[in-house]
Amino acid sequence: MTVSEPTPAPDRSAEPAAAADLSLHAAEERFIEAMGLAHEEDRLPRIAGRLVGLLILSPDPVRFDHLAERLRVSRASISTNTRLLENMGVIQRVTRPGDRRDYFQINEEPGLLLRIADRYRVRQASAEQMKQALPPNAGGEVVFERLERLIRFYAILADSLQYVLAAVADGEGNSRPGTA
Amino acid sequence: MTVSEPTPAPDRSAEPAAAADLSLHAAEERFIEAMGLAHEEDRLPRIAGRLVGLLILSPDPVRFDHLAERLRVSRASISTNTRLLENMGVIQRVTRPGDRRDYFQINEEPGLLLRIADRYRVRQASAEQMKQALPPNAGGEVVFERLERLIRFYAILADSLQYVLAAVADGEGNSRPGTA
DNA sequence: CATCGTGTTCAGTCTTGACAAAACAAACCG
DNA sequence: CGGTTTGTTTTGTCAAGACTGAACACGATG
Repeated sequence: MTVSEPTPAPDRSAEPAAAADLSLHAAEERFIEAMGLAHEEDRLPRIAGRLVGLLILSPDPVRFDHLAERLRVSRASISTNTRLLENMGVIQRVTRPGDRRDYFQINEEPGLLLRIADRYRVRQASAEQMKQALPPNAGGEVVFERLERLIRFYAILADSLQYVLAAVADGEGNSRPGTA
Repeated sequence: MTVSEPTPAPDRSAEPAAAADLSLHAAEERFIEAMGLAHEEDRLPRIAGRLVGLLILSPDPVRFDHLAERLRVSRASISTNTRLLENMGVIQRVTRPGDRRDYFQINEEPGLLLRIADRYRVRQASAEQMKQALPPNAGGEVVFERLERLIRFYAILADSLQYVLAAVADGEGNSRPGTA
């Protein structure tokens, strides 16, 4: 979904200053790469992760071609991966009146989380289905109990994720869910 | 780590019965395949996932070569993947006195979870590092707050996972972490 | 010692997916 | 209209990794 932005605010995401900018830039590179790696672990293309990292660090929406330059990556890859992230709800495409270029900004996180929670619910369902099909006596109690534990595991995990979502949204510093 | 089993208990994991075994077998296949897919999403080889599925459904330890037959997969793959899962602490290798064959059983879950929690802690650290490097004024408050939210997010997520671990271990049916 | 049973390692094949370059499409501008 | 600018799609290349068959290691056994 594309967001329209009335204020044409000048793009100040270029270079903030030039003081001890050396270590800052280094830190940014590290962070961006780390996000690339992290997202790769989650089965997303590395470039998608780097995009997320870069956009987290950008206070204002970033122009399409800036993304390609900054990450030193082809425009084709930017196109593909921005669309991917956009569909996942991780970033937003921003347009401005009288400007036919596309800008992007992070979509303050969620979306992704709900998707993960869904994955766990699917697994939960699969285990439940198996439990149903189990003959009452055969196979032994062990398997039955195992499946019940597995189901509970997935259920709690999915619930926890939704809890996390809420907690982060609230901005609560409290990070011990059990002791509310 | 290999577990020794004093009781040479006959391997009754072969065929439990033969009644409405048709749909049971179908259900088992479905479940095993689902576990294969699920583990593939978590960046483990599909066969590893199928192994986990099969072992969850097996009340008794299963012989190495039975695994290969049942999953219709090469012994090489069984060897590789059992070792993988063994190292991860997901399954256990079982041996029996006077029997030089290897048997396997699931290791009632955990281990894997802690590993996931660790991943999130690494990401948390990475975001924290970035926050430190941020110049006090430049870039804008936005980025600073974003990073703080991200850090909190990963922290809570990791904590939640540990909570889940505890909850499943307890066997509590309660799946609403926030309302303890 | 030759052989068998059992599991591991190696080498090769095949699939998958990320990425880029180039062709393409569409809106705009002169 | 032709030529730009901006983003997308297509096509091809490359690398990673899953899986297999075959060779291997090694203990047990006649």
